Amino acid sequence: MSNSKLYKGSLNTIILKLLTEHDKMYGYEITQKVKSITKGELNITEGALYPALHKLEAEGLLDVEVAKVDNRLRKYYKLTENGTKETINKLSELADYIKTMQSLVNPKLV
Amino acid sequence: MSNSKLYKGSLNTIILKLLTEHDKMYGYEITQKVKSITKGELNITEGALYPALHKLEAEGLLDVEVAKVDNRLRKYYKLTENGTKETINKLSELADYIKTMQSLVNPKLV
DNA sequence: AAATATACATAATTTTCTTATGCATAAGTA
DNA sequence: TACTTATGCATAAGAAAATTATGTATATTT
Repeated sequence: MSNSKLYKGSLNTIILKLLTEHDKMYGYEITQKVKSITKGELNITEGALYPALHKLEAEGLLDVEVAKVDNRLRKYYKLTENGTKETINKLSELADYIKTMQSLVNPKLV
Repeated sequence: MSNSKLYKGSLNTIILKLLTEHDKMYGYEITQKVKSITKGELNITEGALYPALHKLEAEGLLDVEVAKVDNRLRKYYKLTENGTKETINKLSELADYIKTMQSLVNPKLV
């Protein structure tokens, strides 16, 4: 994912946020999108991504739809209603996290 | 620590940064300092803190000095030379992490 | 007297990730 | 043609970092 351990716990937020912008995405597409947006800084590994997608689906935050393109399998994921709500929470948590960390590491600016 | 999972992986950064500002601190003091700076948002649990301090010491990033105050034990930790260097790295990683996450969740602003 | 605060510690478990492996098809290259 | 890379999914073993629970002990407040 990255040499930095800070990304631990951020994967769900990333997945959910991408899905608010792209309506439906499949796993491999997510890895490529993240890689390009972050200019290679962040590479989501398959061993992290697929279990995360399965968990989000099991929690009712994502719906899945299987498709066959060029004779290859794709699993398209999209946000459920609850998924959309949870995304708002996650983004709010991220904003809070960043604010809190900045108050800790840059106390003079806060 | 917090209901948000995003703090996973941030504890070392927090400890090291606090020690650049306070010269020496003991464990309980760190938990109280974090609580007050973050206005209660972040509560470092002992089960996370003490093993983390031991690990940082084992890695040579912290030195420890035992004291007895009011008949109670205190273990004061301070940064070693390597600890100071590593703190700079950690803070740089945090800045990068925040930048990357903002590019993911707020692509229009980047 | 009892509860809370101060101060350390560790063990069992859970969560989340890395690393390794596996299967399969398509496309590009030597 | 053979080999590598890209596309696309999946899971298992292990590591890392936390939570939760528990333990010990002294000081202070109610």
